[in-house]
Amino acid sequence: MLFYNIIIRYMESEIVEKNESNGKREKSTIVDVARVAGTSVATVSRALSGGNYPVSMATRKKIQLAVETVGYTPNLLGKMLKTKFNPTIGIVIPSYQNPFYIQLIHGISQKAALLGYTISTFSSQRNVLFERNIIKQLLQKRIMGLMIASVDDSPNTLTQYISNGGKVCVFESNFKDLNTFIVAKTDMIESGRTAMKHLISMGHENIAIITTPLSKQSRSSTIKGCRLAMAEHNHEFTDEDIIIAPYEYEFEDGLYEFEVGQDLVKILLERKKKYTAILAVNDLIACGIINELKKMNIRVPEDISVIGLDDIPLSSMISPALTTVHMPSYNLGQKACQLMVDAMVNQEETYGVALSIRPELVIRDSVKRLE
Amino acid sequence: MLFYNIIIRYMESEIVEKNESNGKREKSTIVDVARVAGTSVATVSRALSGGNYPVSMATRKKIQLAVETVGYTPNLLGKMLKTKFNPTIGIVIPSYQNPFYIQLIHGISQKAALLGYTISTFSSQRNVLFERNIIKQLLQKRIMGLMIASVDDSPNTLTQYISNGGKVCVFESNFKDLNTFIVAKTDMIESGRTAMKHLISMGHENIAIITTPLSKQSRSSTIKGCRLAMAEHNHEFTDEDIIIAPYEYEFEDGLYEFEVGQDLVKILLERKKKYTAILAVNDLIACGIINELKKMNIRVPEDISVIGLDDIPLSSMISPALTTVHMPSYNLGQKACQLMVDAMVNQEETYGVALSIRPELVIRDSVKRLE
DNA sequence: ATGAAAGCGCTAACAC
DNA sequence: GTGTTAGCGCTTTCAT
Repeated sequence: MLFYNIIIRYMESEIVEKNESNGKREKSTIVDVARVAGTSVATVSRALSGGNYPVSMATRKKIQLAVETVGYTPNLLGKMLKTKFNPTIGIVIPSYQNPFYIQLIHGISQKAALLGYTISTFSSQRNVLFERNIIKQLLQKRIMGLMIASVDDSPNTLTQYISNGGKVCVFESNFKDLNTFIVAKTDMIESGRTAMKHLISMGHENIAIITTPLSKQSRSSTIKGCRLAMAEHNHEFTDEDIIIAPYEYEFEDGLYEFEVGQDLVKILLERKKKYTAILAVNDLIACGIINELKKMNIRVPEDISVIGLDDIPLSSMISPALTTVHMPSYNLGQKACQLMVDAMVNQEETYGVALSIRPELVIRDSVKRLE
Repeated sequence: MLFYNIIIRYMESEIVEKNESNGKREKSTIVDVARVAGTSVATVSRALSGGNYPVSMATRKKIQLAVETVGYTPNLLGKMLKTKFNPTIGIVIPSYQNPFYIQLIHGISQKAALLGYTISTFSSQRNVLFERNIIKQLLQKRIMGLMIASVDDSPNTLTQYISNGGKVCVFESNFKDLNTFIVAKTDMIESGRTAMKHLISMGHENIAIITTPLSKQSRSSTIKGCRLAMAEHNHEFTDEDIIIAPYEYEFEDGLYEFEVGQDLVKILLERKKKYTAILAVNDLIACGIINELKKMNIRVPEDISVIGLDDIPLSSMISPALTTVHMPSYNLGQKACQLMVDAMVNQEETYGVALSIRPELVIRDSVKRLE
């Protein structure tokens, strides 16, 4: 009898005409469901998405059936407009080429899925204007959670985002971090120090650093860490020992840093001072260095040792496999995402939450112990 | 006098209370702008987002000023709900680890930006359930354009998406492509053939193929192309010459295929038949092969030649630099995006639009000419 | 446990 | 050129 009723209702409903009439099929709405189920829209809403508002089992069943017969897909746009809540997190990274960010996204996405949030990722392609535009778009879509590795020199866009009610988590930035951000960074000072200490512990004293420009905060932190390690061991270390690339640029193919390594190691070898080890501020540079040394028939690590920073997949693929410092980006992403969601639900202001992840040394084959 | 008027209006408006009152700042809406500008909401809408509907210059100015004083940010949710149009394209790829997809995204995003569309990318992590869930989410957000490299064995989710009014462009799939999709693929048969022909033209006859399982359509197409080339030159080629990995798996770090190369080349060398060249179905496998050969002190290309397929950045970083076949994924992304947007604006059904991009041989140092 | 109705912010007839 | 108004699909008081 109940079943009969439903059949009747189904036949009565306009669903057929609705889906086949004027070419442009209309998607069915909560109203259609209500009509077919023979309830009010309010009840449908409560049954379908209301938290634990009481709806009788009988009506729940009817509604479920109605949903299927009319082929209902909820329209999140309506819901968001009404509730003023958008459970999605925008992620902005400078480039998809960098494995560090990829791992980061991976960590975030795992956690977000667990918490019922959706992520939406964008690449600024290291373009400040693009970055600002992406953030504007997020704001317009009322995506109020933003996790970003910023290439902007000014925090203005972000503070504006926050003053519009958004929450932001910063992974990387060139500006001074404000205490309205969640700051989640790997400890670059510590990672530079770790790498340097390893070289020292392997008996090296004459160490050169090869780096891209120090304009980025993370770069200078790394160098600071290196200096620290040298000082701790009373080894001499001057600006002379740092070779800095003259320019910064992002190739589409992500080869820029590799080439920096290739170019700068040549310059290094022409110096009068003889080094036994090279520290590269990231793995891609280190790989470029090793590649170039090979071409020159200089053996790694027999003739010279090389250590990197990052631990990208490539590092274990080359030979000799690169000794480096692992950045736990996956972990960082997970933890940061949790903080983000917390901030989004308890709408209170976030004051200088900081998350710092310690790097780990991974020993492979590119550093030799000196006698 | 005009200026004075505006000041007055500004002071009269509730904007101040609105932004400072009950903690939760209310975002200003088109209504606020209209009030401050002293016009109707319709006019504001027309001035701000209406195409070329006539609005006098004077009111335009007033509105612009009002926008700034109230700090108005349009709410796209409202707009989309009303217009039933969401100018964003969802992109779903199996993994962020694969440079091919990254380039593809890059191409899409460039074109999309040009056309005023936003892209939103997701990784299915080669998980069918994730993939389906992402598509469901897109539907709920009324994102009616989807560009996907699918890992699903069934096209059901996609056809359902289409029957809900969505447009889909398929880059890769294991199912038979329906003529309701835009199909944009690189010509895998041609690429396999190109690689093989190069080896043949360099004097090789005894060629082995190393590959991951052939379950994926693209893989078997590649092999088909290889066979074709051998047949064209009347060279013998049997299933014996193909070494297939026993399993398929995606590591988080994207190292799976590299390891396949390492493992399978060992098996290859134990065979009685002696090969002068190896064709790897992708570059990552080829890099693994070269890496392993080096460990065994077998020289590439002097002792054995290796050719890959894809042209990923890594290929030019290793030594010897890998000879391979370039997949114009950036290009493919651009063209496909254009087709996608076309499909989204002219809402007519898309019937079997197909886009096939021809690969190009890239000669580097891993193939030797045989005397 | 259910329903009626008032909007969320926006656009698009339809009037003038 | 401008204004009025009726929704888009949904949630959520406030009744009952």
